[in-house]
Amino acid sequence: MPGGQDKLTRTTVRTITDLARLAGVSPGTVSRALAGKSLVNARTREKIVDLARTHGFRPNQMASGLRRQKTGVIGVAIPLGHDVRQQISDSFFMTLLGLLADELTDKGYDLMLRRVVPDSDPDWLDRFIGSGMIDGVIVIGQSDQFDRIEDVADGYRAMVVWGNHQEGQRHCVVGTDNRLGGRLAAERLIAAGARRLAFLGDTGPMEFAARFAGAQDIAARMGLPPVLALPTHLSPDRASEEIARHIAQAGRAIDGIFAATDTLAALCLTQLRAQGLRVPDDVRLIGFDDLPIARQTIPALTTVRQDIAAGAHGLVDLLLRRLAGESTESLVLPPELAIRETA
Amino acid sequence: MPGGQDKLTRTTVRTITDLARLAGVSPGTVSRALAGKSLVNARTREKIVDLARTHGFRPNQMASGLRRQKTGVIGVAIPLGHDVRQQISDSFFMTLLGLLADELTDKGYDLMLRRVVPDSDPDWLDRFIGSGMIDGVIVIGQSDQFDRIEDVADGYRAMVVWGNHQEGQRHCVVGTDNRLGGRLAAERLIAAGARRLAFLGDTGPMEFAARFAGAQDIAARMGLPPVLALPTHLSPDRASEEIARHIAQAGRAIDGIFAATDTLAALCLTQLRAQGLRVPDDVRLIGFDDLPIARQTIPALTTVRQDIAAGAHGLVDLLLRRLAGESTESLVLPPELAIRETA
DNA sequence: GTGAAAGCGCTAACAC
DNA sequence: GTGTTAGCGCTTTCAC
Repeated sequence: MPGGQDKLTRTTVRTITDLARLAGVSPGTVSRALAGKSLVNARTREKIVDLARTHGFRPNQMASGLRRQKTGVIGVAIPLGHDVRQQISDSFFMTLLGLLADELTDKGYDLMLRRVVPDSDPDWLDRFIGSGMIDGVIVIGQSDQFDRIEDVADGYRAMVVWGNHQEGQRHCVVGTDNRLGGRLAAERLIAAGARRLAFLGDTGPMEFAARFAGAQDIAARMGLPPVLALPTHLSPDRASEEIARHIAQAGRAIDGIFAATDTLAALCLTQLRAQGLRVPDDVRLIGFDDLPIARQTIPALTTVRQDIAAGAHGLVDLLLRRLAGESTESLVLPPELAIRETA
Repeated sequence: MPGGQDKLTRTTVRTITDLARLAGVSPGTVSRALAGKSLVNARTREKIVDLARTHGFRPNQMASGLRRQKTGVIGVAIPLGHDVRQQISDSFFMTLLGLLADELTDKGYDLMLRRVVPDSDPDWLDRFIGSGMIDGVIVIGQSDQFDRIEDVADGYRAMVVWGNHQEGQRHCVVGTDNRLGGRLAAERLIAAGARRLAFLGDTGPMEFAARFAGAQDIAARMGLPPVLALPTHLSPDRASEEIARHIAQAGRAIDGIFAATDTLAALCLTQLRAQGLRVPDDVRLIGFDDLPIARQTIPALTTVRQDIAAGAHGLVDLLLRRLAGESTESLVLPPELAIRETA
């Protein structure tokens, strides 16, 4: 191979201008050729594309983004309000995140993940949006940030939130009908023979509050005593202790437990067993989410299924529509009972 | 409030230049003031910072990144080689991802997540690196991409990989000593009375292959028959079927099962039970990872613990050092036996 | 301590 | 079809 050519081949080509020089055309043409957009002579294009490949050149997305005023990146924020630690490792959110990554990749977007602690950074949402790094944002879980999200929603359209839907809210939300889910759960517990119901989990977060409220609806309608709230944290270690205490105290006074999540339900199952209560004979138990673990407990967990895949799809679909200028309604997904062995 | 001032207050300030105009200084000064770096008159700085706050201004990170040739973003790639689906929802990787997000946030970096399917995009790593969007990359899991990662490692230093360490490899890796973990597992099974061992899971991925090899080491050393490989997929549904079949076929010919992950072990436990085999009396069982589920099965799962938090910390620490120009050794973490009830 | 000016790498008018 | 030019919003010399 002649020296000159060899040297050319070895030239590092970092910019579109380098490539243009090699191809003997102008940077503009290279840009057009690589973008595959406007008309470029087929031969020229081929030559440029070839050259780009052999040199492993890819256009700098930062520069392109700056110029075009769009980044090709969607931000995904997970606010950790109620229960700072552990929430991000919560299986449900993690599964949703995985599916979101899939959906966004499919649509040609990258995903920028940001875990935020609103208490120590009240400005989290504006900062994320204002960073200039993202074309839109998906917020996973309203946590205790409902109002802050509402505030932002008026001035920023490229946002969709996973969470609970509230009459008249201004931000676009995708989520399960938690209240209905709560009703289904309570109905199932009652159908399985329970009369004195309890709700296991923190009722602070809106989603959980709605699940709790749904259960109360049914208890009231059936003339049963109000559902007892048994608050816990979300982190497995603390929750286990708290559940043990709850069962020790309230144990025989209740015969049906609606756990806010499957994770909590699984923990609860272990504790019930440890304290000699049989499930479902002494106590009926129902979870929420229908995570893989629900099939793996013994006895297998009856639960209220959320369609996570549909949720992820909906979040991305709505966001892209909003980016395209459409205005969109919120999407409320129906929960579904998955009846197994615990209720 | 006088009209003029009102108008000023309402002016949208999107750029540093807008802000400069308001403050009556030059863009350069605003930049300096906001960056908090070089010397700016305290009064001027205060005024600028105030103005920025009241107008909710934040500098555009794309522009800043372009100019400074660094983005403040670390890419996290999850290659899905062996078993395309489900791997991203694999609890272990997800937990690691959550912890990585924490660590990176702490260090002031953002995290860009990319799920890649090497089979359909052989160029995934170069593309990610060459995108200009990230300052460095963390690869979670070598999958079947060991060689490709090796190829890249020579020319790109800002990369750290979670995975298995191989003598003489060129890329910087953080991971558990899987072979040692395999040895611990086999030793434990044998100590619990097993003599005919099996390894449950795909032995294709390097991590798993090393675990398997570790178990073989011990079987050989103890003069036992070779460890039987019972391949499965990672997705719970397929795995369950496959496990059921394995047990039906090999069931009584083996008395100790080393599962490649806790998830598989939990599934296995269910199937063993379904087929009337008692654990640990008929069959001893040991998992790998020590995920939360290991404590929740009945009986609770004996397993080999990986220190995920240390892993996440190590990955970020090493990557930042490499970014700073240091050259770093790989980090091999010791696994630890968590003895519970299944072996 | 601050302003002016150049330019990061790319794209999109606008010429020709 | 292709080249030229003018920025996208920011940082950073270099003057003063």
